[in-house]
Parts: sequence; structure tokens; C-alpha cells
Amino acid sequence: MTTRALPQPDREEIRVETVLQALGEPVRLQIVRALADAPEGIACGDIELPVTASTRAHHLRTLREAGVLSTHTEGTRRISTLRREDLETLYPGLLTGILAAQR
Amino acid sequence: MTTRALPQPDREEIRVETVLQALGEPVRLQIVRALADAPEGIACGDIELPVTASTRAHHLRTLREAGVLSTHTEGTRRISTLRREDLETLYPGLLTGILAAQR
DNA sequence: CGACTAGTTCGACGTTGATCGTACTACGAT
DNA sequence: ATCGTAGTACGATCAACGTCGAACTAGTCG
Repeated sequence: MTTRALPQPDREEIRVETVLQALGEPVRLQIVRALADAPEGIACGDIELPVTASTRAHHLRTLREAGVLSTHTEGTRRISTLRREDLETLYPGLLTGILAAQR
Repeated sequence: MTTRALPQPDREEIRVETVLQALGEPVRLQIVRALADAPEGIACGDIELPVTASTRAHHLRTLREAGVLSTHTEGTRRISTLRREDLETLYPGLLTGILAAQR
């Protein structure tokens, strides 16, 4: 089995506008919430979403490039995790605030 | 002189996706930052923005309808203020986190 | 190897959204 | 009442985005 990490921005490259724009999309917010409930990460396909696989891939890429999540390959699966620490350092309280909203 | 408030969503009507989407636009984020620096409110036209008056009006409306700011008329000027308390109640930490980002 | 599975990439399509100019409204001052 | 100022509403335009299906890549298991 192979394990590899996908390219993502460094902490200092993360921009607020990009993060907010990424989070301001219902499906992506749903993904972030799913990830928040799974601290150890979750496989893309295991998140229930009302979109096709290709759209899901698109959203995950957007979130990763915005710096919201990390993805690494484990065999044929791609495990995504929230970049909690980076986000908390850059924008303390932001994630908490967002997740506090009732679904 | 006349004073009147413009229609805006009640606190319980505010939706996270809408707020995040509103904040995820550079010009609007700039407006929010200007408002954060002026707790007593600020007249629309006094915010320096790289867009025309009509575009500015559009963004202010978007932010107001999202529940991010309040606007009330004072004579011919429209004074906008951040809805800090409502946002803090709904999404504690969100605003702080966003404003913590260096410009 | 070949078949299967997980996921991505690409191109197309339709919708949304940011922007502008122009026309309009509302208020205050003269 | 008339003029000037602050700001909004409308319609048009163009770019960005979410969505999909189909083709592709990469890994696992027989």
C-alpha cells in the first residue's frame, strides 16, 4: 500500500477571502462539518453528499487548495482531515463559530 | 431630518452559508473591516472602495440581507454598523477570527 | 495480466454574481 | 420650487462557478 500527501498551501499562504469563499458553499460546508465530526479523517466517498463523484472531487480540491483540509492517499482511498490547527492559529475562533451554527 | 431603518433579517433568520458567502468577497470583506474599525457606524460613501457607487450599494445590500450589517437612514446618508452582537451570539468567535487575519 | 474500485480530470452547459452606466428617489439647502 | 448631493434600482455584460457525464489514472485482488 502506498501513502502520499496531496499538494496544499503552507499555513502562511492561506488567505481569508479564499477560506471564506470555500466555506460559503453549502456542499463544502457539509463536507467541513463531516470532517469536524471525524478528527481522524474520512474517505471522500464516505461523506454523504447530494452530488456526483466528480462534483465531490471538485469541492474537495477547492477546500484543499484554500487550505481548509489536508488529503493523503492510502491505497486507493483518499483520506481528508480538517486543518484545525492551522486555521485556529490564523483565525482563532472562526472554525468554532461556524460549527456552532445549528445545521 | 428623518431617521429610518432598512429591512434586515431577524437574528434567527440568519444562515451561516449566506454569511460566509457574503464575507467571501474581497470588497465586502473590506467593508466589514472598515465597519469593525468604526463601532458607531460609517456612511456608505465614506468607505474607500475600488468600485463604483452602484457596485458599493449592491455589496452593502448583500451584507445587510445576509445579516452582517445594519443600515439606517440619517437624512441623505445611510449609516451602516456591524451586527456584532447577533453574529457573536450565533457564531461565537467567527468575527474575531476573521478580523484577526492580517490584511 | 485483467477486472474491479476509488477517485480525478476534462469539456460542456447553465446559473449565479460582480461590475458598470444610466435613470431614478429622497433629503437638505438655497 | 429648484438645485445639488447621497444613495438605490434596473438592465446589460462578462467572468466565475457548480454541475454533470465520460474518459482517464492509480491501486488492489484474483
